[in-house]
Amino acid sequence: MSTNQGESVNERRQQILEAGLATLREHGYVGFTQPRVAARAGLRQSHITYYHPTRLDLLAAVGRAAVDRQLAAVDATLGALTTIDEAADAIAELVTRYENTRVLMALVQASDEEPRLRELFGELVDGIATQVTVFLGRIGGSPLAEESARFLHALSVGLSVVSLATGRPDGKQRAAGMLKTALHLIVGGSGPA
Amino acid sequence: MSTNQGESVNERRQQILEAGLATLREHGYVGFTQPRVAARAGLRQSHITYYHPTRLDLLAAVGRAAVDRQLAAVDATLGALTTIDEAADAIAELVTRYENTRVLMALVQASDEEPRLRELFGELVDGIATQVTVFLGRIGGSPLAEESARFLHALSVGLSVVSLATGRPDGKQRAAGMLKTALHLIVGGSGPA
DNA sequence: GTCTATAGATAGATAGAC
DNA sequence: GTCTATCTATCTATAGAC
Repeated sequence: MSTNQGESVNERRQQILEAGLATLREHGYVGFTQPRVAARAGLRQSHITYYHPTRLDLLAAVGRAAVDRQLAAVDATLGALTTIDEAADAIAELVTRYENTRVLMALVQASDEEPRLRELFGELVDGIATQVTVFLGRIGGSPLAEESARFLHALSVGLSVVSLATGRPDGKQRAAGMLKTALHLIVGGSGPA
Repeated sequence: MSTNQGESVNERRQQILEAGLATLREHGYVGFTQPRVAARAGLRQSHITYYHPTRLDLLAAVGRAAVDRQLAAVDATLGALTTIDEAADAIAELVTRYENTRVLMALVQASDEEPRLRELFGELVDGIATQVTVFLGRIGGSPLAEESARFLHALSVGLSVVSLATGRPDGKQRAAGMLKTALHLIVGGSGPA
């Protein structure tokens, strides 16, 4: 703080977060190692442990960033939508983005191992529930909106995971189809066709 | 085959599979290591590599066993059900069994890394879809049954994953509630309440 | 306060003994 | 054919230099 070093340190911290996030996106939880993150950030491994003394600390920091971004992304996506079919397609797009799913799965696994990250995951889930609730209300939902939001979220998570694992090329279409059905059931009366 | 050694070898192979499965259930993909599996099977680590030359081979074998059991479990569960509410509760029970979810997640991650396991996962998903389709037909489904089955499956997967990660005590109730809604929407007309 | 070199632990695979 | 001892690679963490 006495010199301009402070700023460059923050930059460095940011750099590490970015590198960590990118590593998680590409290699998932298993490939999330200090050496890999360090290499991507252009630093040495032991450099990472300086800023984040333990692997878990690093993961918590990266997880924090991941959750914030994910919530922002959902917000941006939902905010621009007006019709059900638009929404289904947009969510299907999000859901079949493998990098996203890898980060999600990493958070799930980390939560299963460590309470600290569990809380973080809870924040993510609740945040999404809130956003989706607002969204459903806006496009004409029922009073049950919050449970519907969690329903829609669980469905989306399931579609992500199955899509990642099967890797089938028609995953996005299928997802969009199911989301369309679900949204129609939630918002309107019966589904299409 | 010339002596009774053959049988004990098969026993040993079986032993390894059991140990592998148990390890996956308790520690998930990350904790699935040769030393751990070996210890649980009462063997040495290098013993594992004899029967399964590479870590991936072991995982494929254990994955195969896991898929078979999972399909059998789903079959047994669905076979005994007659009403929608019963079904929702039973599926909620399956879905909130963390050991199950850990195995599922392991298969997903392995699939993301290796095509061999991807096919296996496809088998699992298709097998479940078939079983659920039959089930839905039995309790009075519509002609759309197969898509409905995949819908229900995706929802269940999502509920599993979210439940594992949040670890909230009301996970099972919530899951049962959503599954009830979904089943009513699929089978009958509108949901309850 | 920042960074480096190194130590300690654990995983996976192989070559070779029985 | 079965099993063991060992080697290499890789990861995390620490003690200490600048």
